[in-house]
Amino acid sequence: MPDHRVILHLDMNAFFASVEQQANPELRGKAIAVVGGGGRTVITTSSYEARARGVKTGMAVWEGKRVCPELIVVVGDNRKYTYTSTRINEIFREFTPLVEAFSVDESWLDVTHSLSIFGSAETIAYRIKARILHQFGLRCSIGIAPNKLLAKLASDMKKPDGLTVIAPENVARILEPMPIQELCGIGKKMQRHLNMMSIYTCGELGRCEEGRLTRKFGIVGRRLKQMGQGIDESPVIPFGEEDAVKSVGHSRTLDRDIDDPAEIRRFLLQLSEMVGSRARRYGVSGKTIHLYVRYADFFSSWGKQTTLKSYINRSDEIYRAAISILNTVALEQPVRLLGVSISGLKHQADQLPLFEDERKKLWATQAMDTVNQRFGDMVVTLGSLLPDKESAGSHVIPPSWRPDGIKNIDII
DNA sequence: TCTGGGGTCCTAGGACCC
DNA sequence: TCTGGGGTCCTAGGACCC
Repeated sequence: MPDHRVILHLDMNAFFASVEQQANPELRGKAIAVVGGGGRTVITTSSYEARARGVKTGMAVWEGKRVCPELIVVVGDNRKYTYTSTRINEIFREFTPLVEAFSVDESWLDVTHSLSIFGSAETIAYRIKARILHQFGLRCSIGIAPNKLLAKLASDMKKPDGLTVIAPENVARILEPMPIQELCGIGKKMQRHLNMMSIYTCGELGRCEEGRLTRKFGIVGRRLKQMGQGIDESPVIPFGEEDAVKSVGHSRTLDRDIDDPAEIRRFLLQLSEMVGSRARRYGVSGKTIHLYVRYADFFSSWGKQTTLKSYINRSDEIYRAAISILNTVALEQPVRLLGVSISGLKHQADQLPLFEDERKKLWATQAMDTVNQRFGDMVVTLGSLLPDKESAGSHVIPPSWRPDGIKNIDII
């Protein structure tokens, strides 16, 4: 038994693009980009062939084609990715029950107690790589380290198809010259702030006097110093033991900017239905409704929220709350993006309402949900909804996605 | 012809209550 | 005359992650 934890972080390489290349042999070896389905979509993932030509995540499609004219654009199909991800996570659990999915294509494994069975962490890593390649034709990068922070750092150090070990005795040497922005949790703004304090490397961050960091960043300062030192005690949290979901939301960039109030309301109704049906599927109700609007100029936006007296999850109730927020605002520009979300969630079994018309609404909702769960979302919708012309695969998979689909919520 | 979508956590200030 | 403090809930906004 080692005197430290042994954590693997596993990162599927160009996951969506690789899955598409496996599904369609004609795409293999070619520059491809996976995109969402909307009219103003960006590149979600691209194959390594495309990356070599300068294609980057987040680029508009036209931009990707400009830098790489032979780029093949594929509309993503989330069912493929979630199916594959679920199967891959099942492989992980053959090696340890302590598997935490960070996103659809990244997981941590705590194999501390598996070493006596399988040998070394490297052995486990190679066996996992071989299984994933054999079963799915996919490659991954794996980092091995004494904690999650360092394992993730390690898996990033060699791509694609990498295997990187950060042994406890090498932590200080590896971190000393490592740029701070390589650490998961230090983004652009934090990097800029730290750089202004003349802190560029993890070595410098780890040596920084804690008071200097806490005076500037508050409680986060303490954590920053630890990160610079490669300290991370956070446990690998296995399936079913995550915190319950805290909010459910949908937003959509419209194909064109709109300022027609009726059109805006129709879109809000559609978003409310998406939010409501998912909340009901999770068996949660919420009392705070958020509305988010981004204007045509892209940079100006606002969000407003309202907290109700009771918990709701019916689509028409969510819609009504969103509209009441909208009515408090005079729109300044045409609208580019609309978002609706619900928070302040609690798990709630359906109770039969007291009044006849409320009972009818509940039954209608349940009948609609049943059909939609069987045949896919938005087959049956409220009367005034626009037809949803976007494919089932057009949505990007949220980071909170779990292989069982739902985070620690009982399905009724 | 620019720039997606789904989340989490943290902070700050005001209202309100005891 | 002078004027509390802690806790909780709420809104708004920012940073970060994939």
